[in-house]
Amino acid sequence: MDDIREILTGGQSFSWSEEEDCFSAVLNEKVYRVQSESDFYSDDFLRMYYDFDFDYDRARCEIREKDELLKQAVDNFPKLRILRQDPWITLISFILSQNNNIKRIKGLYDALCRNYGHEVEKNYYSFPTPKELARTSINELKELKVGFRDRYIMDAIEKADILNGLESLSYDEAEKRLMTITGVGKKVSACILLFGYHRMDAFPIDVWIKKVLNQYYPNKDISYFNPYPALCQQYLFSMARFIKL
DNA sequence: CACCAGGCCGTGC
DNA sequence: GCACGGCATGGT
Repeated sequence: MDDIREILTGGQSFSWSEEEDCFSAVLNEKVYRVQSESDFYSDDFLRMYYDFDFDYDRARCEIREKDELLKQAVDNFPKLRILRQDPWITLISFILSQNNNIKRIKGLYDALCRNYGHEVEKNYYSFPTPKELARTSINELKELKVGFRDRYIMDAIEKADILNGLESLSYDEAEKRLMTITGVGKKVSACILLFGYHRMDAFPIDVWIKKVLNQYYPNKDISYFNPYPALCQQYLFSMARFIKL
C-alpha cells in the first residue's frame, strides 16, 4: 500500500480513503478497493483511471536525467502518475482546495458526498452530480464549513455545463472558459485540466511549487520541464512536501 | 498570539 | 497590467 499512497491521497485526488488494509473510493457508481498497483489492472474502469496507456517508464527515464532534484523525486516516488479523474469532481475538489490543506479538503469532499451524494454501498457515498449538488444552498454549505468557498461552489453548480467540450479546445481557450467560474483562477483551472482532462501540458503553480521554483530553478523558464511539464510538476510537488520545503 | 494550507476576489493604482 | 489585504476554517 505504501507505493500507491502518494498517488491516491497525496493531493491530486480526494476520492480515496485509507482503511486498515486498503484504499477505497466510490467512483463510477461502485466502491473500489485497492491494495497495490496490480489491482488497477484487473478492471476496465480502473485501468483507464490509472492511466494505463501512458508510457511512464519512458517519462521517468527522461525526467531523471534533468537534474539532481528531479532524480531524487523520481527515486522517492517511483509509482507517481496522473490519474484520469472526472472533470466535475476535480472542479469542485480544487475549488475546495484553495487556501486549504489536503486533510481538510478531504474532509469537505467527504461531507459533500454524505450530504448530497447517494449511498452506493452501506456507508459509502458517491460524489454528488451537478444535479444532486444543486439541492444545496449557501446556508447549508456554511454549515458544512466550506468557508468563503460557498459562493464559488454555488457558481460552479450553475455553470457546470462549461465542462462539456473543453477537450477539443486549446489550453488557453479551455482555461479562459474555466476562469469564468467565480473562484476558479489560473491554478485551479490548471488542476482541472490536468487531473480532469489529462492535459499533460498543464503546470499548476501552488505555494509548494512556488517555493521549489524560487529555490531550485530561480532563473529557469517552465519550458525547462519539457516534454513532461505536468509530470515534473507533480514530482516536484511531492518532493517539496516530502522535504518540507 | 502568530502563521500556514494544491488561491482567488475586489480594490486601487 | 500588478500589488496587496481580506477571506472561513482548523492545525501547529
